[in-house]
Amino acid sequence: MNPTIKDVAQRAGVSVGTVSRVLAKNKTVSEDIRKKVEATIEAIGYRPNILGRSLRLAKTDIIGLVVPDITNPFFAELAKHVEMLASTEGYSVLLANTHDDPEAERQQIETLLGRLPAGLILVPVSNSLVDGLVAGTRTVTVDRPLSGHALVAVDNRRGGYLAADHLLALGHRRLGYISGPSSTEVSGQRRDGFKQRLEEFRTTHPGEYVAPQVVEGHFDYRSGEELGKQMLTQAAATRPTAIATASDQQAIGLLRAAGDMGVRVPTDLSIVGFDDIPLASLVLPRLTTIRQPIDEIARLALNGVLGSHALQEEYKLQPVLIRRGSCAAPGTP
Amino acid sequence: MNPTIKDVAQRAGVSVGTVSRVLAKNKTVSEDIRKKVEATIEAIGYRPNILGRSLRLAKTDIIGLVVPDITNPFFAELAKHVEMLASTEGYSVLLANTHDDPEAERQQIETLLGRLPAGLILVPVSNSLVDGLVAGTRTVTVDRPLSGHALVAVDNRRGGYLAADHLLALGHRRLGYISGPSSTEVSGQRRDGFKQRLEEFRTTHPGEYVAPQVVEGHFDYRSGEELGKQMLTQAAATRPTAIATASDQQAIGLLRAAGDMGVRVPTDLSIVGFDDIPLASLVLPRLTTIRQPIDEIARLALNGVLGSHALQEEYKLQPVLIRRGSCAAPGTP
DNA sequence: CTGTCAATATGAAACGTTTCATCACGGTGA
DNA sequence: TCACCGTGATGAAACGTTTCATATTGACAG
Repeated sequence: MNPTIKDVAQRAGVSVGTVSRVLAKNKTVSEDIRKKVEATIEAIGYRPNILGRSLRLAKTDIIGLVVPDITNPFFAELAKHVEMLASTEGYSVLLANTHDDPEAERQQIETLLGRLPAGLILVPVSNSLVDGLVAGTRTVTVDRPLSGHALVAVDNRRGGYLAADHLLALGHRRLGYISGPSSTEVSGQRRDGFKQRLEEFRTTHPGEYVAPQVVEGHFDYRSGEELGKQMLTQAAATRPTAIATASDQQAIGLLRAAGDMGVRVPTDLSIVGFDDIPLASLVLPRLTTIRQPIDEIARLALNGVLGSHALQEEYKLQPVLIRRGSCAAPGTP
Repeated sequence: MNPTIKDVAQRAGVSVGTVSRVLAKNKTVSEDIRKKVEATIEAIGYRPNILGRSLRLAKTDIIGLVVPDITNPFFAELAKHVEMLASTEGYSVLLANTHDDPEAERQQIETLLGRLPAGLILVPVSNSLVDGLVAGTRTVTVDRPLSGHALVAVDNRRGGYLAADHLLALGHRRLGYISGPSSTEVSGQRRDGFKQRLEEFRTTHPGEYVAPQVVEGHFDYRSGEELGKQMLTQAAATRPTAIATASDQQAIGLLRAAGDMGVRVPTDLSIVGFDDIPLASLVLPRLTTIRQPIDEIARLALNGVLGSHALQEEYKLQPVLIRRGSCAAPGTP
């Protein structure tokens, strides 16, 4: 098979320990021996066996990435960034989907932990702690909190707040909100931020305040379409002139529903999404949305997992409003 | 740390070899000893250390998945299916992106091979064989061929053929085609299939034949939008009444360009995509497209990699035309 | 009683590393 | 000259498995 460290040692006329120290770079080894060993390594094309190393060190250079569904553009983007960063550091990424199923999640995490990863980046779907998750491996959760673990996430409340603020500033008063499932904290936070801005508006402009219409669904395209359709079938006089959503996917579904029903965007309806997935700037009209800095999220999560310093409890990032074509003052032609 | 096989052996009063044979299930071990060992395993919560096993067997239960870009919905879908199937078989999936960069690809494959995966599923971007790729690990390529390796892919030529056929049947005569990069074989095949159908039409309807306008770009949204814009700026009398693309992403970009330019779909322009990504049925209008059976592709690729039987040279799957709203007879209101 | 055979269990080697306690070897100060 | 030190190199142990060549039985035929 492949040449081993023993082959190198033998051929270079040194001991295996010495070769190992050459590979470790940082140790005391004389210049000429180092040269000779390196030459030999080059000559026979030796590549250290990761398994041997991992067994000895009881630790691999693999990072577990557990997401609900890699098909979701947000998680795909996350995975891409995590993988890119990890690979420049010499780590590989093990991918697992949970499909929003707590049992599947438990199962996936369990087998992942069995592989002794260097760290775990987790987008949790449930609060079911896995045995030994707390102990052992460095774990960072992303997007959704899991009690007792470091969290990297955008300030969701602020995101919802920004969306409402933008729509109010444009002159909209009858607002709608399509929320994510209430089982997730993110949904609640985004929605609460949205409502909070409205409450503030209520106190500053008591006469103009209209209670928002809030509905709840999943984060996916379909939910946005169905709930949107349902919301838009109201009489034009009572239906919202602007709707904010908890995800870009919902927003795009909503866009679709509006199109199907002859509701023009942004003339008859303004829409603001959440996430700023790549597609957001490619739909028609381009989607005004609340951007999550995914690259930053990935960077922080990876640093948290690989870094030597203790984990902070929470890394909260600031979302930013991206103005595109799906919002306008009500009635703008 | 965790209990080892030695702990089990000691506590159950047998040798480690015996415990190992109990774990392997299939060997000769007396009933009562088996029971006792299993009870002990249960009692102390023993979990075999994968690293030890892997080292001994010189083989892991990891499957490498190398794709150009996990952000591409087609590959995300592929990854999802591969991961789902793999995890039911007890395998994990290591994800790597190449970003269409041959050097990155070489690098990624190299480090992946260093991990001694049970198999490799590869969507190659170049023909640069990696040393030892041929030997050693079972490898299946998907979507794009790599000389000397098994390929699982849709019949791309037939896909292009179907697109042209559909458009001709609807009555379109001035056709456009947005191709993928000519550096990939898939692009060529799809385009050739498209052209082939037109050639056939030329022989059967010599008077009606019009040479198609073919342009070339990347597979992404942007390319579709830019090339589409360029194609649609022609006078209405000469511009295509229907355009087929080499990917749904291009088609969606094209949809966007058409919208920006006031070209109505499908009234003024019919569009047929390729792949049938989830989004295809969510854009407005819904995209008529050539579906690739990704679940089948994933299944075959995984079987090829894990199966014991010898690899076939090629597994060619049939694409199917999915009729949705983006195509109509020319001039349909 | 002895030799053979089948059925099971055992012990040790091997997989490829890293690390740690030693050891060899000059050089230095007394 | 000798004891001591520091610098580098060595050898072996250890990580947790699997597997293979033996060893231990008991049964049974001769």
